[in-house]
Amino acid sequence: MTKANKSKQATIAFKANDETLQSFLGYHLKRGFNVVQGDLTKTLKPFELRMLTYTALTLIVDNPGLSQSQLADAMDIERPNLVVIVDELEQRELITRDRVPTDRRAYALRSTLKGQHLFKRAVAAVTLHEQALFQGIDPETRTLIVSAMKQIQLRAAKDSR
Amino acid sequence: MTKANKSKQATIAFKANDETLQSFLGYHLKRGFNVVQGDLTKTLKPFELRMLTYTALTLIVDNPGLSQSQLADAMDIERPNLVVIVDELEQRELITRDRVPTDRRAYALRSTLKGQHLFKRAVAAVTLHEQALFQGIDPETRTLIVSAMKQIQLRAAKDSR
DNA sequence: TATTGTTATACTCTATAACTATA
DNA sequence: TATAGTTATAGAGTATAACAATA
Repeated sequence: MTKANKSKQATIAFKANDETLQSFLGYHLKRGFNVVQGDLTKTLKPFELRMLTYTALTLIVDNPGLSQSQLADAMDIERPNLVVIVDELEQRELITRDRVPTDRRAYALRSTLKGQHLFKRAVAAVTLHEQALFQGIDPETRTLIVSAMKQIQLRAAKDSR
Repeated sequence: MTKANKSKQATIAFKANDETLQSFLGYHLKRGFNVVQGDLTKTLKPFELRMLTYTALTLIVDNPGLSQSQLADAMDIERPNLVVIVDELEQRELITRDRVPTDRRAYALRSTLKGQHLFKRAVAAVTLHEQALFQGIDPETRTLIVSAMKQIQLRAAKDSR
């Protein structure tokens, strides 16, 4: 999103004296994610969705009946932060929130037809944009990246036991 | 950082009905980056550094004399947001801010000895932690990930022309 | 006129504590 | 007691507009 500075000669002065930075994985992941996130934001704007609402909708469409706790877990955010997201999707009538008969504390989240239709169009747009962004990166590398990201998560989960 | 929910049975209910999610690269990158960022935050805490201050320090140590504009550009953040970061590093006497004689609008940023020593210790810790996190992911894959992240950035820069 | 650094400000995302209603 | 969802709140990180000093 950071319109990669507008100054015409911003990329002048670096000596290739940056071994530390080059091997700093967090730095590269951050910059990469920034780009992906920025592209995603633009792509989702016509649908009035953000990354968070889009991700939530995706999970609800594909896993009808899941609870807010499960959704928060899948999205790696705290439950309090999910409330407004679910509120928004519900107000726009993209999803429904029904009490679970067997556990009246929990909500079963389900997408509406309207939600499914919007989702379908949004997915198409996102897929196209991600393809464009990752064009020139072969499918195997993409798979490698995804599985590396998953492995990192497993390791982190293990470490925090 | 999102202590991957504490509920003991959070990972119950998913049908493997999540093709859309599986192919959603932004989602995986976000989760992966979350883990890396969380680990980094913990690793840098003893040095009283955050990812942003650590990255700034890295760039200043390796590129003495660079300006705040150049630094903001390298860090992919807006100049106003860099000010407090540089303020913090200067107040802690990890860097100096000298007026550039040939262009008295700009500051030349340089690390102090104290900054270099702190940096050296921080880098060692970060390197160790990233190695642990990416353990099991072979070096070639790591290189692939980094170059993929760079390619994405080039594409984004091209698209915003 | 344009650029460097700055201030003020607002918005998004995130994290924690404390509450309610159900279990 | 413990869990699901909620409210309130605070803290990061980020983006924009407008300004002073300098080019």
